[in-house]
Amino acid sequence: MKGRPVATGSTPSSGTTIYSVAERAGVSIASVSRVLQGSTAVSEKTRLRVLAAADELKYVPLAAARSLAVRHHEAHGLVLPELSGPYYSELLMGFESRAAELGQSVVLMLAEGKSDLVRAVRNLATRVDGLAMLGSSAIPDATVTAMHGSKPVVLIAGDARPDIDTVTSENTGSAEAITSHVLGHGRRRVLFAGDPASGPDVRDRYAGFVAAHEAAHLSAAEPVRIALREIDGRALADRLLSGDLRADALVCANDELALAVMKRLREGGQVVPDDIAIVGWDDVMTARYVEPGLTTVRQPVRELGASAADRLHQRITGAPVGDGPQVIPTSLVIRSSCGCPPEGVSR
Amino acid sequence: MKGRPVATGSTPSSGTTIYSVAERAGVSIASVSRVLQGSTAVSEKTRLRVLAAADELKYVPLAAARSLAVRHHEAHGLVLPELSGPYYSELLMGFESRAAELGQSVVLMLAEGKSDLVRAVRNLATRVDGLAMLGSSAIPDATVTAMHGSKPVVLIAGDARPDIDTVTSENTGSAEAITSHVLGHGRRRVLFAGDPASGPDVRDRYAGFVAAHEAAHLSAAEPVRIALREIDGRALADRLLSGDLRADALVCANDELALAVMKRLREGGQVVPDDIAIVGWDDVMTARYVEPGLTTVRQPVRELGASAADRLHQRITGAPVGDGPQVIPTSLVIRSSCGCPPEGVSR
DNA sequence: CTGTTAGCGCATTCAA
DNA sequence: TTGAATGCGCTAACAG
Repeated sequence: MKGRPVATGSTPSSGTTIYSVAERAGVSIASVSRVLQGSTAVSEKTRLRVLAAADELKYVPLAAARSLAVRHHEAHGLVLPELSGPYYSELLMGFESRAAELGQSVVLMLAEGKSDLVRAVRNLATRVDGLAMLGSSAIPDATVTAMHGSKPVVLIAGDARPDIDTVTSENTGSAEAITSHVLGHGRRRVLFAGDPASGPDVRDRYAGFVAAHEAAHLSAAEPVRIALREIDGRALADRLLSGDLRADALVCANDELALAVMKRLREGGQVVPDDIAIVGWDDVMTARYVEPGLTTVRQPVRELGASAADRLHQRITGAPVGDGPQVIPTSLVIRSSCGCPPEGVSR
Repeated sequence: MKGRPVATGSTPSSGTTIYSVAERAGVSIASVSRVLQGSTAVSEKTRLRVLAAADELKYVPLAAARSLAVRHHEAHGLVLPELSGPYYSELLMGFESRAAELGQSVVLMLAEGKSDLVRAVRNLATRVDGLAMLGSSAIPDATVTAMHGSKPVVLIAGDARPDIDTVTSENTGSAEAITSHVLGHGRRRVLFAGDPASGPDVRDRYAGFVAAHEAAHLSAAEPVRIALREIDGRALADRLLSGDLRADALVCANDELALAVMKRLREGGQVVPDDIAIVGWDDVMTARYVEPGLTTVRQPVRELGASAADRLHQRITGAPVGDGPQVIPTSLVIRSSCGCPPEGVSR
């Protein structure tokens, strides 16, 4: 026989269980559960009594106990490489916001610094109903595959795989557009900065870069394979300055890189865009503060995050889910680093 | 009598319980639990059998079940206002990183958009062992107080309260230093932009602003009470431009504001720092890209987050904890927006 | 409409 | 050293 826990009237607000409120309301725990779940009909009288008791005791069901009983967690897992720059933050905000609307908690995990990612993710999986992961070299496919099958998984900005849900923002088309724009300014020695192997995003952007050249019957240069951080940008600028690399335009895989290159180049006496045009990707805050304003591609990152949460929830609940990979459109933000005349209102 | 769950050999990797591995290893669930917890001594033989079985089945204990049994969650809760700008992201990275080192998951909640924050936080509390919250107007004291007593709580960048653990970065002293620096350039009509009522951070910075004036036997102006976003900065610049407000120096409560003001002012024909000096707070990326470089205060935000996680864990585990509020030092970053000559190397 | 009861999966005491 | 049994707090049948 199950011993009913002692009703500890001493503990302030914690330690109050369903038994406490049941006792306080003079009903069974089943009734308490009922009114709180709103499942079965309950007499208005007991309903009120329970509500009052629960309120006075500030009762909130223990998540773990509830999870164990209902066999799900009401939580979404999110795995991101890290959080520097506005991209991941925006993504996270969109994700958290939508998850909250859906009544789901979000437990976050950053890949950075984890020696055994697969183990960590597997552990995370034991406390959530599904996982959203960002596709990148920091979160290899193996990790995704390892989880797939045991819990719903949605891949953000990753490779479209027939077996896995994917939400991503448009890359190739925008990359082709921005590259064509640069080409339209008459630039002919244009370089792509970024490593296509670092992740699907960069790879697809380079693909667009190539496509734009093909459309113009030009041959695209090999990518300058570097990481997307400030330090890499400075190094690249130095190569340009020293003549080791030659170009009249630079399509960077993200703004951080573009900004760093631009700054160093100007310090080195080059003038942008006259000597060399530079464009980026992301439309970070700095992009509109620098001189000249950075031409770039804006992604609705927040929406991306929200979509991921949505999709994940659909998979978890078994709701009917849309077809193939979901891709969110991006938009070109033309400022003057590409060679266009400065706008009066740069915003 | 308790019915042993059927061993579902069908389900790929999920659905494997302690019963599965027990059966596979030919031992009782107690033994399985023992070797996995490393609690009691177990014969090397069964130990190996269990480990093998667990490995083959990729068994990971269900968090909820474990939590219920051990009566804690192995998870830290973190409540932040939102995530825009580098500040919160850095904080979050520091927090997550340290929490992970301590073997704790982190469940994140953003205050932004939550209509009933107290309810949301209370709910969050049911799935974590303790909460770290950022002190700000978005997360009022009432919220903190509501949780205090039921679970360990640490306040980040909040008011030092004798009853609550607090970790914060130094504000008043740095504010006094940067203000004195500006005063040292001979500026006499210096304004403080930011609302001291918006949170302890801004309040303390304004206090430092006042202190610097007092030290120089000057009287400090009332704060210009505005929010810290770009749009507010533009509005402030317009007031300066129109002559509605008059100043030869501006101490802004954060960089976003300072940057926005500076940009607008320059568009309006003013020259910084000649006509007006401007300094900020945070040292965001843009601060070193603009012309002139923004003089500001750098905070070790990441460390702040890590400290919060540490402190929280100490409280949860009942470890001996250091004395009063923990404050982390900041540093002045002098560039040229304050009136100092531009450095050759602005980094 | 309401109370009783059987698990959810795991850690842990108690015997053996 | 091991297995059987109990209970963590809660939901969901199942009887009344």
